Amino acid sequence: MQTSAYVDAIRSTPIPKPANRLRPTGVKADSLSQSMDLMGATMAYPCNSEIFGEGEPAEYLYKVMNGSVRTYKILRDGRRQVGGFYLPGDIFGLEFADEHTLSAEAIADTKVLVVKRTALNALAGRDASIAQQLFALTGRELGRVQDRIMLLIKSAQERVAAFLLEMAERASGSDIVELPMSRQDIADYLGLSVETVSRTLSALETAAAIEVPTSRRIVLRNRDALRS
Amino acid sequence: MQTSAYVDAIRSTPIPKPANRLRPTGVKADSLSQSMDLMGATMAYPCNSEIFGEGEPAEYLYKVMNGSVRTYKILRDGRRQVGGFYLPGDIFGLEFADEHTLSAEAIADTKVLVVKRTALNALAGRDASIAQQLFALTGRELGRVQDRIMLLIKSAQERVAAFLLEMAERASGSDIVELPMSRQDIADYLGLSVETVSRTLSALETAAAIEVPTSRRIVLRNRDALRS
DNA sequence: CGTAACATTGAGGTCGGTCAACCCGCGTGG
DNA sequence: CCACGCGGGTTGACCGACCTCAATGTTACG
Repeated sequence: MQTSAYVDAIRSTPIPKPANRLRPTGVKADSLSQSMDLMGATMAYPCNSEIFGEGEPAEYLYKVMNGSVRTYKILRDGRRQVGGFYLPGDIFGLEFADEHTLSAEAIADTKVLVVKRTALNALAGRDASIAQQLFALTGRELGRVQDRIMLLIKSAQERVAAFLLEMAERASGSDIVELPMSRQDIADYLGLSVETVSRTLSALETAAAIEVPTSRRIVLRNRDALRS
Repeated sequence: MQTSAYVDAIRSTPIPKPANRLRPTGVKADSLSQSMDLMGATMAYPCNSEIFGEGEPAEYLYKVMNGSVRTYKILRDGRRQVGGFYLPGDIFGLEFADEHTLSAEAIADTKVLVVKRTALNALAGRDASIAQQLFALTGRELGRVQDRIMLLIKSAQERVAAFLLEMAERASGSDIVELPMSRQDIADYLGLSVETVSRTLSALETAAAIEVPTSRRIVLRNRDALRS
């Protein structure tokens, strides 16, 4: 029953690899996302406003309608680690504790769909495919986080290149990437300094792997070069 | 119902393995582990033998009876990233895809309990608390991985210190830590070189934070110093 | 014992962080 | 209209943490 949905979800979780969370998952095309559309209330957040804070009770699940969101955590030493970026269509706020372990802020003016976890829970009790998708979501999150670990042991060039490829995949799949976040955000995501991110982009540009017409727009010129 | 077990399980997930004494879960204490004991076949692996390989179908769930296990992945550039260490009582091999994304090897001569995922699935369909615990397991795994990300952006000293504290927690809680793994394993786990790990341990020793009577045995002398 | 694997220690190089200057686009107000 | 300030981005100079390479110690095991 719902319980076996657990293992089913694990089994049928499509593709452990990064970045296809925008695509239909194979199972009843994204009934979770659709259900959220029906159940949710949409809220607007201006740029740089907080959506939820670390330590607050995690009562809701969120889906980005437009704009972008970053999650982050401030470390004891004052440094900031950003946990991830969420683009339109992405779901965030899924927690394994009753409190949020990260804070979330709008990167730009953003509209977000908000669904009560209790409501979603109730729905999942009736519809196994919802439970499945919650699991799939978790599985993908786990995969993304594991990929990040692989990234963090690599060089600055590799991190930045991988980041660009990831964003290109997620945003459009095309070669033109519109970055919603600042250099500082990227740096805190990749565990680098702003200066290093900037320098690395410049280096990739002179190596003819990318073009940077404006600071927030990147054109991928040579994906193979980026992959290595 | 079972689905709300999802959230319940997540909520009541205690962080590390010393679960039972830390908190009453309200759930049948560790029924998952117990059920595995009943269902599983035990297998012996000599030191350095492979338990499963990256890319192999993930048919089983494993529980360490004695000895220790490391999971790891070989990167394209030849470097090795170890995903985690598993001590007696720990469960590993839980995957969100059909294939293992990591390889697993015995670090020492090791006995492992092996349970077919299909069997576990069937059981979970009948017993909600099993499903709950599978969820909890996933949640803990996610938490551990996220903690690792925070670690990887810190300095070598911080990584090594945090590693020692983690191992002390998991192994016994006492101040004497028996490390089952080599320096190379630790280095690949923390994203450092062997030499840096070694040097850092020496530095911590001269700083009177630890003692290193033999290379595989560490005595924590000053936990507060390690935490900073 | 003797060998090999593991561990430590030393010397030197490199990548990326820090600090600082500068540029650019934008909004505000004189 | 320009002056100014401000935030974000880029670039340069310098420095330190960590890696690499190499030598030396130490432990495990035949």
